[in-house]
Amino acid sequence: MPSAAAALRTRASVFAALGDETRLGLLAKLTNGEPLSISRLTEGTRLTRQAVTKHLRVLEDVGVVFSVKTGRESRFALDPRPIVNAQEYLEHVSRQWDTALARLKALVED
Amino acid sequence: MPSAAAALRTRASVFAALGDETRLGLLAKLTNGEPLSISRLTEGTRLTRQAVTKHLRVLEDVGVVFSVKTGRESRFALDPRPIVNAQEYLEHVSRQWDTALARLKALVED
DNA sequence: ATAATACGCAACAAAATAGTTGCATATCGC
DNA sequence: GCGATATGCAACTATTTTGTTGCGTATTAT
Repeated sequence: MPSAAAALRTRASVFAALGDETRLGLLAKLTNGEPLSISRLTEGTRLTRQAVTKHLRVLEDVGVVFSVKTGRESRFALDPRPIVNAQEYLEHVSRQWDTALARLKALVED
Repeated sequence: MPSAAAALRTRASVFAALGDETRLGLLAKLTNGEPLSISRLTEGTRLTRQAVTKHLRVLEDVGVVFSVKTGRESRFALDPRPIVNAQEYLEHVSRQWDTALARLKALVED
């Protein structure tokens, strides 16, 4: 069981990894399930292959993506688990806020 | 209707704003619905009030938080709408991935 | 075998971030 | 009015992030 502080740090790093236009674009390309090579993922961006590689490493470091080497190319695929985790967290926050607000409103109307 | 590129940029900046331990901590303090002053929000952190102010401004810039000045203090409250938006996006991504994977699996078993 | 493709590593530069400190201003309580 | 409290603004530093370029290595195709 990770400490609450470690969990917070992990969650923050996942959000940080998602907090970039280029990386969101890469994720979008991977949501169709098919693992793609770096060269393939570089197409359509205005970036160098190296830049894309760095972005992929950021995503990989937080577990949103993983790579499998096949021959001369390494293909990246999406792992939705951290994303689901982040999604549930946001859901939790907004729900928390909802009930808290209802409670405050009830307090005012009292 | 914002262009797809602008929407992507906006979404990325929301995630980026959430991608910081301190800011997630600030949000947590605000989920109880009660607007809190900067000094109040600084308590419990090891940061300067100025540092916290900067973090709040980051959150404010993406609309996750807004401030209301009352007397000498400015109180910050949470606006869950961008959070819900981000949450729905993540949900969309994982669902997209789910169906794509099922389709690929069916393709392989064919 | 050779050329083309796909990639990794390292060094570098520019820009953005995070944080502090110092100082000024406004407001509350007595 | 006066001290204490709450905040804003600006300058400055240090770190991290983003991106490029150059070079080397492995693998595929002809």
